[in-house]
Amino acid sequence: MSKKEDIQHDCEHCHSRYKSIFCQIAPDEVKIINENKWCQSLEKGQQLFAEGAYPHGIFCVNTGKIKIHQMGDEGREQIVRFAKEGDVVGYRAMLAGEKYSSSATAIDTTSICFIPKNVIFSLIEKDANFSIQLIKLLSSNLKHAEESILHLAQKPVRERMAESLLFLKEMYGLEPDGITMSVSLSREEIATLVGTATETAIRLLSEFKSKKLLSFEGRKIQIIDVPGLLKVANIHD
Amino acid sequence: MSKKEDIQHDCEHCHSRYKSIFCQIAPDEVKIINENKWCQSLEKGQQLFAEGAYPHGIFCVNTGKIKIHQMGDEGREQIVRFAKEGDVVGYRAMLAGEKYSSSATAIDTTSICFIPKNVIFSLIEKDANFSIQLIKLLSSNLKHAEESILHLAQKPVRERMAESLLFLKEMYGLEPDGITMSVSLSREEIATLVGTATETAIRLLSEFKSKKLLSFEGRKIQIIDVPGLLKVANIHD
DNA sequence: TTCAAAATATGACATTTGTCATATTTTCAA
DNA sequence: TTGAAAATATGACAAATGTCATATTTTGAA
Repeated sequence: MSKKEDIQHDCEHCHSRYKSIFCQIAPDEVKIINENKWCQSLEKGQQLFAEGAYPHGIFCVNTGKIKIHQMGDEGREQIVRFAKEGDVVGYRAMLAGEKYSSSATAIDTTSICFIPKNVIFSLIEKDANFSIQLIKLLSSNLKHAEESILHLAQKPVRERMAESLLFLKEMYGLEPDGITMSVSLSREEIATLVGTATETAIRLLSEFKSKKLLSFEGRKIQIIDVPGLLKVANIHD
Repeated sequence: MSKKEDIQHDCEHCHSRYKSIFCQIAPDEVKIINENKWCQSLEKGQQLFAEGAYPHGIFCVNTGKIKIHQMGDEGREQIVRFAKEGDVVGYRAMLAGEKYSSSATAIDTTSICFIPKNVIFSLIEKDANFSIQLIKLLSSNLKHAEESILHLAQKPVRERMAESLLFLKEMYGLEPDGITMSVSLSREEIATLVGTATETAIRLLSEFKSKKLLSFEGRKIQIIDVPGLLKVANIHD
């Protein structure tokens, strides 16, 4: 499964651990994780796990970008979540003892570590604080999901598009130039995030470009007018 | 806050406890909860907590029905979840240490028990199994929320209406006659669950009635043709 | 480099869904 | 009981969004 070039990192000094749900665990627990984990590199477009499969552990994102997506009736993908450095993916299904209800795919070169199920559950047994971290993570995901429900049900596509672009800017940040979004998605992916047809997404991006809210060259999008986008997104205070 | 007629139940023999996240906790923990809890009755339409307020504990539904809803931009409500006997409400915000992101309102005569925050957190500290129950609950909510995202983004209103009616049937069941839905919602509430305009909801209900998928007398809805509704909802296997 | 496939873009149009107006029915407090 | 307010219902229409066709551009493998 893993390739020769996959580097096995050391959890003890892992930079992304400090940003993660593992930030507060005891040194000997870190050691156990380190001895049982497995690191892997993913290229852009490579799938980490697929809807319907059984989880055997969780994945920690070391570097890179991951999308969590589900398949709809007409074979149309829906992006429901993103992950970046310090985030954990594949834990919902594992914790619930269910099959994956979503798939995870790298949207950029990504390095992840796999931690087996039993290690996680014994950590839950031993460290109440870790449980609380997990609970807070799930709570945060649930809050965002319910906000998405509200917006999909009530906001028009134009508002959702502006909001999604601002969200991607917050989530993955900007390149050193200070205006280009670090994340690069196809028009179709943007459409499945916003919850609209690809053509509608393309038209709205063109409209935003002509209104000087943003500019783009292919998939590289520059955010030019944040207040303007906030206004289009109907976000105030 | 509480009224004279509120009966203080006994957790030890509580019938709804066995259906809840508290089903597996130790007898002495049950005793602690029993000594610290507070029971309250809610009439239909009464609010349990409001978006923006600070949580001080969680609510266990003893009997009755609760809707969890959020306010949208145009002052339009969106129902994001329901609760019934054995369910717990108000825990997401409390566990995350945040303000409520949703409100909770009784949609039927409801009896709830309030358990203070410190009791819950000390239970998490002491009982890893309880943490796992909470984690599974949050996971389940998250799964349903992400499914709603998929459906709101991709399914047409007609399909969502049929699906929502079937969902309500599953959630709250039927009256002794075997066809009338136990839950009674206004057309506006049904619309905010489905994510559509009230008029559209009314039209779809009329359409379903004329197609003999259901019948209704005011807010009492009878489910007549489940396979037919499944077909309209585009649900197979 | 070259070419086919995929992605992006745009117009024309159809469909879905929402909005507004208004009628009818129901509910509930006086 | 009665009447006003709220809820339900329905028509007419407008607006938003999706679909299909097709052109153009970009991408990536041979």
